Amino acid sequence: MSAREPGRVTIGEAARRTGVSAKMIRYYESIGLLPAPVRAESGYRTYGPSDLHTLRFVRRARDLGFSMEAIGDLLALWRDRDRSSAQVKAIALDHVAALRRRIRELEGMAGTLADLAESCCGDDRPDCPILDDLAESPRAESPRAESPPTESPPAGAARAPDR
Amino acid sequence: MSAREPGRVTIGEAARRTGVSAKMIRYYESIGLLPAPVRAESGYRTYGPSDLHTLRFVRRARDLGFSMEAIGDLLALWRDRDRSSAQVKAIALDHVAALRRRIRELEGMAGTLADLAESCCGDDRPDCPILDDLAESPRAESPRAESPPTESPPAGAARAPDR
DNA sequence: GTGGGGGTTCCCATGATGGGAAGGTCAAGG
DNA sequence: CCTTGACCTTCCCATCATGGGAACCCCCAC
Repeated sequence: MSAREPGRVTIGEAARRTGVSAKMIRYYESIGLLPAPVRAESGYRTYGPSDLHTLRFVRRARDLGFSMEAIGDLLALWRDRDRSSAQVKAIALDHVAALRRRIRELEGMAGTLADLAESCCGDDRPDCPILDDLAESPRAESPRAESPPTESPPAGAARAPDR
Repeated sequence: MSAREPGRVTIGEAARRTGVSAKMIRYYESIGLLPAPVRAESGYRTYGPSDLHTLRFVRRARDLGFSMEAIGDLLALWRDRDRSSAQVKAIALDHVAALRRRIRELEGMAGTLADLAESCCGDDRPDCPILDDLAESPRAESPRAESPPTESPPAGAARAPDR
């Protein structure tokens, strides 16, 4: 524990106290999310109480799944005493919507797959509805007539905005 | 439409017919997920019906959220006529479990955030419970106050192997 | 003064995907 | 026959947030 200035700690100590790794603290600084901290004569970064507070803010926002970009916006609003809570709320609600969209996607996958797994007896025999489904070219939610896997007309590939 | 061999198509055509981009087809080949295809004299990759079938298999598996690693396993089982359906089912159920874990995480985030947003009036004034929560250092596990209708502690987002 | 722990910078890797440059190939049309 | 444009090839770079590790410097206690 160096940092002879009162109340200032090194990056490792800041990491320990905020739950943000030293690597990440440097990274956040490098992308401009956090301001460059005061350096000791040695060149060591030193963090004061308000820096630690900011780091905890970032940590909590990450835990809520915000992107770095959104966190940057939130930090700016946090620091801006003239902000309107409407701006903050908008960011939060956008994120809630994004989370719920993602949840619905994942639920679709889990549901389909759970159904398939349920219809698979899971024994020593090779017959497996799961593989059968994966091998069925015409990807569709509802069972559709299938044609032999030997080339059929284009049939337009449905672009799923996945991943 | 080159590929003078009967029924063999170029990578672009394969991409169009399977919904897997040419880039991704090459990438899958490079990581060993797919075998190197027959090359025309020109050096062009050429894909036959069974290759297209495999590509559709991969595409469908991706749509279900399987990792490349899992897809490799599924492909191997698909090709192995001595497989047991239990193996396939195990992979599928593992993935369902992972999806559901992730869904729960996201729901935790969305729930917390939706609550916060609800308690934020979202007007011109700067006071904002959302920012207050983010700035609150002692990250309480379940500040999901309001009234506890029927919900038990949703186990907030601790260190989530997220994103 | 020495050892160990911790700081510094820089590079690399992840997973799955896209973008783009530089150059070879193919088919069609003048 | 030659041009043109679409398409293929390989190779490199970027994403997003994170970790690993090397090479080197610094600080403190013994």
